[in-house]
Amino acid sequence: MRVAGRLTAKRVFGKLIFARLRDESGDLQVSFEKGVTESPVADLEGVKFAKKYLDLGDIIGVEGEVYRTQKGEVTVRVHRFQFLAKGLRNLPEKWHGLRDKELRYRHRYLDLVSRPEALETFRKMSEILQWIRRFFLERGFLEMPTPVLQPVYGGAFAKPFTTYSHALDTTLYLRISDELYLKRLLVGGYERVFEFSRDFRNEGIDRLHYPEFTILEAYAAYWDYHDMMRLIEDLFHDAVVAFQGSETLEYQGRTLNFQRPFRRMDFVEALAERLGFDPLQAPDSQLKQAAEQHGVDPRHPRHRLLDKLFDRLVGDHLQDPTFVLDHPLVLSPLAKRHREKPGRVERFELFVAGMELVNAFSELNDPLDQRRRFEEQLALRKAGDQEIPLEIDEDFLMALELGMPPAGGIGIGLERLLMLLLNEASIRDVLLFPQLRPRLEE
RNA sequence: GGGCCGUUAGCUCAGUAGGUAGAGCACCGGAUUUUUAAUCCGGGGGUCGCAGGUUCGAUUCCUGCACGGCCCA
Repeated sequence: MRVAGRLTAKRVFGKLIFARLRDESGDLQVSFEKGVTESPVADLEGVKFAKKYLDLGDIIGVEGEVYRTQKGEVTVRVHRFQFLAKGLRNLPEKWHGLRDKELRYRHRYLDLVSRPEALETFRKMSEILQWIRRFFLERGFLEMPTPVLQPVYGGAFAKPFTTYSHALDTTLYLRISDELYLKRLLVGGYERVFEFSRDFRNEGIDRLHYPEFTILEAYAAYWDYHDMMRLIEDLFHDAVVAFQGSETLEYQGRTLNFQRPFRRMDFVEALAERLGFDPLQAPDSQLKQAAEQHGVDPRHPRHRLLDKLFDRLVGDHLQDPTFVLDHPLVLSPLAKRHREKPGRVERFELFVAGMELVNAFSELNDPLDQRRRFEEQLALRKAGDQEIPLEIDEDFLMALELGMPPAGGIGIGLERLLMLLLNEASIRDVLLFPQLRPRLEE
């Protein structure tokens, strides 16, 4: 048989060598024997050549016969071999692998080469991505790529990365969201669309945040947020079953239960319960006082305080998957007004393990209301909220004016979902090549 | 932005109550025909993150900086 791989172990016994060859499928032992293994060169016997010139890290191809050693291990007795690539650098330590997180992040290839667990984690990541893609395709969603470079950024609260097109002689932004483009597709006539949207937000990095990340957005015409909740329940439940083999998931030492239905909780009621007063009726002074009391910066504008207080008092503590429902209108300029609760929208967020995993609405499709809400947002921006986009996307409003069917929409924090399914504590552990500060010597 | 911790050989880590450093793996040389982190003998390899300060002398003590990790904002 013929096989190729990287040499990851080499044990020399005089006229016999055992070596381990690793390829993507795993490890295979090969042996070089005097009188059997041909030398690639004329002036040095085969085993002597292998002893002298084969190093750990080299990639070689071998040809030989399969047998079992005295200890019973399946092994290829090498008749002929050749170098396919010479490794000029030492492999990390064979027993501990690469422990230094900085080196793992900066040189992921070293991490992958030296730790089979890392190779397995990212292989599984790829399978999860395909599984999710299939989940949407099977339900009639079309995958639609939309622009990463946008003339007006919108669809979320965030500071953008700004760039410039020489060809178009105009400023462009790396998208912070693809929401307003997928909605244009609903206007155009597609009823179910989705995109793995690589988004860019020029903000801090921590366990849960990274400037370049992925939101899986999906929109379905004639659905509302209740329909979307059922879809999300199915997605999370089925993903956990598919990749864990049960309805529970071990995450960072906790057992999370994904049995349906997930718990549901009203945003305002839950927050009121923890605060001891109604946050929507309360004067600013009372909210600021509560913020101070709970370690939230009270200088945030009122609408941000609501959001931050909720995360601090409620969201951070939600372990098993929980839908938080019906947010205050001011926090959600793209969501439809609630059909019963005044001052609220039809929206949900899914929290798991204290993380916000999903954000979803019954989408606002009233162009007049949308314009009014954008203008209110603009006023908040001018009052100092830097995370609100500076400009109104007039082209998007024009699309709405043409008529967008009522729709349900979701955004899933993809890396966070991967963190859950791969049991990783930090977003950087599910990113292949996370960016770090440049080192001076490099 | 703040707090704590870390940075010593290619990797994993010791260490020096201040006198310029060690181990294992890896690498080089030797022995070895059944190993599984093989073993045995020998060898080479370090601006001890960077810059100042204290000191006769700093990798070690102090300060600042850089990079990273964890936690907080």
